[in-house]
Amino acid sequence: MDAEIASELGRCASCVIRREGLCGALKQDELLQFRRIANRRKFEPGENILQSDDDPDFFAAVISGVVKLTKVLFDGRQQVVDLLLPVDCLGQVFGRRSSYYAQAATQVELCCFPYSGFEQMLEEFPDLKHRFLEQTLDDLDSARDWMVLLGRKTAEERVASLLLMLATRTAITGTAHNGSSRPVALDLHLKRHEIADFLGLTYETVCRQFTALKNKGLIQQPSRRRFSVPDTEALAKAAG
Amino acid sequence: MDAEIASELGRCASCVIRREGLCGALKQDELLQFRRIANRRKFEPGENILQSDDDPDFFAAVISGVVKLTKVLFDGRQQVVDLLLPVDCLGQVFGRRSSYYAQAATQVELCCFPYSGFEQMLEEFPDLKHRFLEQTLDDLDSARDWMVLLGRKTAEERVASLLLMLATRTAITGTAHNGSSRPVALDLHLKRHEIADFLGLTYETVCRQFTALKNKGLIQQPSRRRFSVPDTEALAKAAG
DNA sequence: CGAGACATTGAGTAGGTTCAAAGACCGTGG
DNA sequence: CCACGGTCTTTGAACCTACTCAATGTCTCG
Repeated sequence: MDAEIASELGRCASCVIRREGLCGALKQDELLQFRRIANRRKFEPGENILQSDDDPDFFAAVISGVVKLTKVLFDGRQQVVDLLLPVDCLGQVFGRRSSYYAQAATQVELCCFPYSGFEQMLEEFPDLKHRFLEQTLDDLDSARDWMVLLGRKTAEERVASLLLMLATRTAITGTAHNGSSRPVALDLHLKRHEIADFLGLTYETVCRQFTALKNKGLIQQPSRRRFSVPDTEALAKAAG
Repeated sequence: MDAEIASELGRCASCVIRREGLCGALKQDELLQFRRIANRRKFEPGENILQSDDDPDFFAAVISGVVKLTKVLFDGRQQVVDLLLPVDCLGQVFGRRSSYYAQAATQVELCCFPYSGFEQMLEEFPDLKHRFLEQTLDDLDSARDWMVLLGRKTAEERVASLLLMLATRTAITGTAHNGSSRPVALDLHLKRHEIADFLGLTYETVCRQFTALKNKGLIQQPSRRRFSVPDTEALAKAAG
């Protein structure tokens, strides 16, 4: 019986969302129900996941890859309002209807839930709802941190902040986070232009700040999209 | 019996929070319980409500007045990350601990709940939790709208956006919101300096943009802190 | 290898900041 | 009631950071 459940759980058993995300809030039999309304979808870099005016027909969690959440002004000016990494969620709930665009920045795998089904599960499983609330509160906190960046930081501080944020969120290398700073390497999948839209700058300025940080020895850049941070603390200081 | 309850409900019966805020999610007997842990507090303009590093010992809802929620950089640069008007909430839940400062911008009356008691009520009354989730989602949406403003809008658009936001949120005059634009008057309680910290500008720039908008006829300014918007649509266009 | 997309660097410009001075408002006290 | 002081606001002039426009360089993929 247990084996049967385990096999039916299948890919859920080894999924990040189960380990660290929303699904972590579910008991095995709840997960089984939840799984029934879920289906995975893959997206190629640059592909649109949600358009502003779509009837947003699904809610989703990121399994792998990076999703840009952007807002657009009437004349085309863009602002990336969030970068979604694995475990993060995307989609509007409870009839909210602000206009976001979601776009795959890398190859992306999502676990998608039809809209109504997801809301129903939220009602049925209080722990799921609680987890969702916690994630939303975290999102709010980081949105506000970003407001400080956009409103008050210099170009160099912004770029440093982004690198720092990515370094702490996607620590690829053996980062034991022993308090002190240890070199961290990271792949930056975003184009300069996308970075600029996230930081409220132009891509030329982003470039210049990268070279500035390189010259100061705060980062190294083995290849165009690969960075390493020799001293996290120093970078944090440069980030404000 | 009903009369007894009603009298015990006292000021809750006529409170905004009950009508339009969190408490609207409660049944009468639940409200009675909730009320027991609540107490009202008043603050004078400029008074600190929460400091970053306080043990934040209460959660609160705004009954009247305006509260600034700000974040501060190491060297004193400030960013207002939210303006709390009546019905809005303030305070960290579930052990979150980002550093905000909350300051009364006007005379403020809050309904305060001790921290742990509030969390307990959230668990006990699912509708309350649901309402709280909805408010948090709304906060997230508006934080992201503000990110667009801070990252991509010009000084004039920012000022116009603020006025528009306040005009729609605190429609004082007989605004029947009949779709078309009707003149709206509003009291702007914030100092130029505070506005600047909300818009990511300096107060001098805010001043200049006010006069620019005045010259374009988009706003009138009978007194220093009183504004009126003759044509909301036009202002919206100027706000992007 | 060549074409296209992306990144880097340079030079000139502009929107917003900084520094500075003058003007308006408000409460207090003579 | 008016004068006074402090705070807040407005306006001006110089400056600077980041933007714009433009050219060159580099990666990638057919």
